[in-house]
Amino acid sequence: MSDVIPGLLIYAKSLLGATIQRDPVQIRITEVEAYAGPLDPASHAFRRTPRSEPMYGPPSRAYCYFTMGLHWCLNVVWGAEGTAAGVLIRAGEVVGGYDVVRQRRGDKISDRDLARGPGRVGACLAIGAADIGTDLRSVPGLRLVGRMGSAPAIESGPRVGVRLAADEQWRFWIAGDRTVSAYKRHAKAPSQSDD
DNA sequence: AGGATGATGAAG
DNA sequence: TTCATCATCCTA
Repeated sequence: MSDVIPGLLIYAKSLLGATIQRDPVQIRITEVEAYAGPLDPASHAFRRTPRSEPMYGPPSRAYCYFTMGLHWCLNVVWGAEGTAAGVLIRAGEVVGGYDVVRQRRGDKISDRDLARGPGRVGACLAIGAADIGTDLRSVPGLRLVGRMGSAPAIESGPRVGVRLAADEQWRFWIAGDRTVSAYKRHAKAPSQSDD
């Protein structure tokens, strides 16, 4: 049962260098985080609720959620139906549709920061409630396109801003990429050597 | 029914 | 470091 975790982590890493796109915007994924559903207290799907229901559905669908009254974030559901695991797209590099992204984000934000952070990824792609449950393999609309070419060098570390399971090294990024977001530990996360 | 709280981002 | 801002979930 707990065999899901190795597979999930491999999948999460495989997403680095892939692109998530909605014509004409294309984002090359540079940073992801894995969430292991009922096995993972940090996952929205730790409990099955109406919000987390899409995570319990089939893989390769979008799980999108609204947070802090402002931001939409995008996950790719992974694993057989009922597994409820997924990968959060945390950051990327805008490689297509630059003008449309600029139109959405204004001119104050730097190129580097355009999709640096999960809320910004959502803003670039205009993610919203309508995208929840979308099949990311279908050609029209929001779409995930696998990486071409060789695998990038990958680094890993703890996930950003989670209070529970704060020490799991389930965040992955492309080594040295400048669009990777900064690490911030949740203020209330128990310290690593806390009893 | 009501309150606490975010898988955040931007400003100061 | 503070705060905007609100859907969701927990508690009662």
